[in-house]
Amino acid sequence: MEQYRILIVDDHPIVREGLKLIFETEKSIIIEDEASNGAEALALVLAETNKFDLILLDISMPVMDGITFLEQLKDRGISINTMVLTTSDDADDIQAALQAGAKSVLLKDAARKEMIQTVLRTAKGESVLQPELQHILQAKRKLQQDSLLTPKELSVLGRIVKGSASKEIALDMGISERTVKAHLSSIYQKLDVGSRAEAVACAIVRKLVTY
Amino acid sequence: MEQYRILIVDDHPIVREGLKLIFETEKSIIIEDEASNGAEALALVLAETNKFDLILLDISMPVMDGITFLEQLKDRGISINTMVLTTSDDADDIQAALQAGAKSVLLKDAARKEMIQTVLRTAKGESVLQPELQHILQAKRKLQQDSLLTPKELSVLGRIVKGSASKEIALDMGISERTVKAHLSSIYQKLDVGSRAEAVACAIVRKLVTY
DNA sequence: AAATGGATTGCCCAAACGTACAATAGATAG
DNA sequence: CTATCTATTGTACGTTTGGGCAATCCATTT
Repeated sequence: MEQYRILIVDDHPIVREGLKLIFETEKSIIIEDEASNGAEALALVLAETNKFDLILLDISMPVMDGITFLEQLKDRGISINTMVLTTSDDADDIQAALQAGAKSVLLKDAARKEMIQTVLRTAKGESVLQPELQHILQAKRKLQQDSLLTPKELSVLGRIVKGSASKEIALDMGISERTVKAHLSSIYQKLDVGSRAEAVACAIVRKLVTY
Repeated sequence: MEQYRILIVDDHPIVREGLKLIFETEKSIIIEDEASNGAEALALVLAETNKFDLILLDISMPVMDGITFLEQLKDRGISINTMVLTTSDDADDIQAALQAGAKSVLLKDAARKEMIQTVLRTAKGESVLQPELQHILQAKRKLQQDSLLTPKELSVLGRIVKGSASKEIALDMGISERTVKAHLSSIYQKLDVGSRAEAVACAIVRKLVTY
């Protein structure tokens, strides 16, 4: 029987212990090593590139988070199957993980059996994504498309959130005040609002702007 | 040696397993039972009120979250030592937990030793709060005091966030438009902003309004 | 080449906004 | 009791906002 060597990366000792316990029964899974953040994990991987068949990692961690770790792997051209374990069903997190190169994403509250299944399939190179998470991603894409703002509109919106007046924004962006207002009207229509105040609330809640 | 019977409440199997493993070495701690959400836990507690010396629970859980569970206990006049385990160091969560009656609060990334210590001390009736968390709470109180808005001002601010005009707010609240503007001026001064748009951004980021 | 559609801009205007000056009434402090 | 402070409101004024109408320019389509 084939065996898969796994690296566990999570800052919570509880989670690491729990994962070990869960995989104890599965003889084809070997917890080869563990790390408490992305930096430690990167050091382990760099020390011996072919040591692991799968990296099981958390997203939020001190020092270096999971997304940054995945990006580092990509930047260095290291190709290892990676599976992200996350608590949140936040579409942004999931999308960021996949974008950064995660093969699979699994919610931490998944059942023992599903977790083992996903680990094995991902270790073999398969990409696994819970139907639940797929729906969340779809919903997000839909939401974003419905309210898709052009780069200029986003730029204007960002300045609105910071409290700039139309005239200031015009000067800032090198366009006329009337054009700023035109962009604003378009933004209002797309976000289904009728004033700067509402637009700001909408922008922050929908995370259309970085704050 | 005295022994403490503990109820573990967490929706993640991993965490439950991890906790079991951690407390395995400590013979004075007995994992008497476990539940995957507040509702299950409540049923267990109601079935036999004096079964547990300590309830170790997570905040975010499906069906019934930790805060609601604590409030239920309080409403029913049930007094059991409770210890909240949380991932987030969000001041709101911590405050809500303590407000709802949690004896102790501990971050999930605490070391094994600290976790055992905290469990034992809380089971004895002591209240434990990490210095780290105390600082977070202090910082929050300070922030809130610095920008303390009166009830009427908060009411106005809430309507501003929803996009209401001054005239509408005046009608809504049964005061004159001029008074609304006076409140607004005061809000601007306290939040150090100069327009509705900025005020909305500030209010949402500082969580001065429920959205 | 002609047409269609989007982006940009100007002019204009009513409404809303933010604020200064000031008056009134109620509460609190001395 | 008097004085001070706070909350409320009125009048007024300049600025900003949101949007209607229309001209211009540029790119894509036909």
